[in-house]
Amino acid sequence: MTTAQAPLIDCRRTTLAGERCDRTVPKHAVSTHCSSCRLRELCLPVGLSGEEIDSLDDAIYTRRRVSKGAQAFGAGETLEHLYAIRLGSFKSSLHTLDGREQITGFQLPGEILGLDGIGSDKHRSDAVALEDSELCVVPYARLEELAQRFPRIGRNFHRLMSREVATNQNIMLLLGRMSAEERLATFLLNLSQRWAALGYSSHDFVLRMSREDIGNYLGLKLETVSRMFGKLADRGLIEVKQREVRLLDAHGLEALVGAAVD
Amino acid sequence: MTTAQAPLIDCRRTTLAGERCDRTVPKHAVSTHCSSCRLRELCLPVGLSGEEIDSLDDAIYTRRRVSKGAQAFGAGETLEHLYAIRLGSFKSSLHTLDGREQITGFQLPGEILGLDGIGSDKHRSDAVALEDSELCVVPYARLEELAQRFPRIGRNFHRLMSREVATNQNIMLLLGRMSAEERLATFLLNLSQRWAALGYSSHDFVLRMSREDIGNYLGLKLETVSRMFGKLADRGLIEVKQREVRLLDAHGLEALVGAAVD
DNA sequence: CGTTGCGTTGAATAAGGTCAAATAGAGTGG
DNA sequence: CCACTCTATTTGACCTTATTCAACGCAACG
Repeated sequence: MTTAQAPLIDCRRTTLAGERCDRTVPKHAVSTHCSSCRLRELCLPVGLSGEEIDSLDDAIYTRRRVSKGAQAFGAGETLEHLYAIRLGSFKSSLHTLDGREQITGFQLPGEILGLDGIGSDKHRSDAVALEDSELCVVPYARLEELAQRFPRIGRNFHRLMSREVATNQNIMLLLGRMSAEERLATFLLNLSQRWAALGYSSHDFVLRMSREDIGNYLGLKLETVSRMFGKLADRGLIEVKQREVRLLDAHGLEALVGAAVD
Repeated sequence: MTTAQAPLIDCRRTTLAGERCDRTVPKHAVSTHCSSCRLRELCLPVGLSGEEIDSLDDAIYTRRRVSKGAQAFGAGETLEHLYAIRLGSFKSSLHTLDGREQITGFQLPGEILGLDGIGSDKHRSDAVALEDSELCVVPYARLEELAQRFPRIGRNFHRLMSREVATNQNIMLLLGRMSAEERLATFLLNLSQRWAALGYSSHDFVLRMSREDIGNYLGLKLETVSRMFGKLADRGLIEVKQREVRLLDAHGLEALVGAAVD
């Protein structure tokens, strides 16, 4: 075939609701200060104001670029900082002694990397950028001090950690109890919700990760992932073109899943 | 056969190393105050002393008995307290809308129940006692205050939460990448280590949970669990009699697993 | 001594994995 | 613009593992 097909998602289009679907969060939208960052209400500073947020801004003075495929940190390194994603996306993964890998999560802007290493003062996972990305460097010792000084910062941090626990429990449920089809559907709905929370379209998005990464995360082989994409498409629930995904029938997907998505 | 076989584990025996294998933690060994509790260094008060531990003792003034099969709390309930296990053991599980269950963990003395609910101010899981048990009730608001006032209490709490994240990631790895046999071996090694940390034998212990619960936790059916017990026993790695387990070759089990156990 | 709950075992089946080959794009250099 | 390469993805045929269904054994208990 020589017909150049139109992309499933037009990245220049802006919908009625002002949704955007660029492959990266537009840089100009993310200020270099928490106080004016558009991710403020999704990130560490949720609900903070005045002195609190100024102190946080004061502590988080470094930004760091990580290019596609590079590590933000690797397992075994001493944990000095946590990282908030300003821009881009990451995968976090665990490695076994015998070389197997398990991706434990994909992180989007506003999410925090490194929480799992606090208990051992060392990072236990690798964090690899799925695209050129940018991080806010949060010196952990400073964060502890702030949590000490400002009750709300401490509270936020506890909620954040607890949600991380909850998210991981949901994945345990997915891995332990769901069929391949349900896993993929759950995964897509979860991504949809998270992009929507960031102000992007909930139906149309671009997968930042390969089929292999998806499979690894969902406890499946890439071939199975590919087949399940096909199956969901055949049922008219989604449309897929390479890494571009359109959810045609989110309710249908939810019905198929029969479980909580987040 | 009419021969009454001797139990695999003699619960009255005390080994050279002073190991004990009673079915329950002996009550007299657990004081009603953190300061003198023998679980102190495994529980919330790790490393605390003086004023810190006194404040904690002051906050944790209630104890609660939960009999076998009863809930410490259920999903959906408002989170007012966390619970430290003084005595006994629990299973925590998540339920889907369509009635499936996933056990997310088994908790032993010194471990904390309820951390996953902090992010939503509600319990997300059910915590059910596997045997008659006893809890220390930790009012969450008080704990927040203490974390505020005493840096080390805050730090301890963060480490605790982070370890919970880490543990769950390890289970994700187990569910996503391991065969049935590896899952069971990993499970047994993990229990072994945890009992050992509590001062009990690392080779001999009594499973507090049914085959079905084990299967649910490991993402397997109870029949598969049973078969895998048989397989490990055939290989001479373990000895099983009902719920009594003896690890005959821990190194063999570790070799089989090829992954971190905790 | 029968009932009941839990655990084991066997045979058939299904879901997903494995292996291999085909296809599609993206990127490169002519 | 085209040929070429490299990688990611899809698809098909076959195989392995764990599940399902069913029967049976065992121990505890009224």
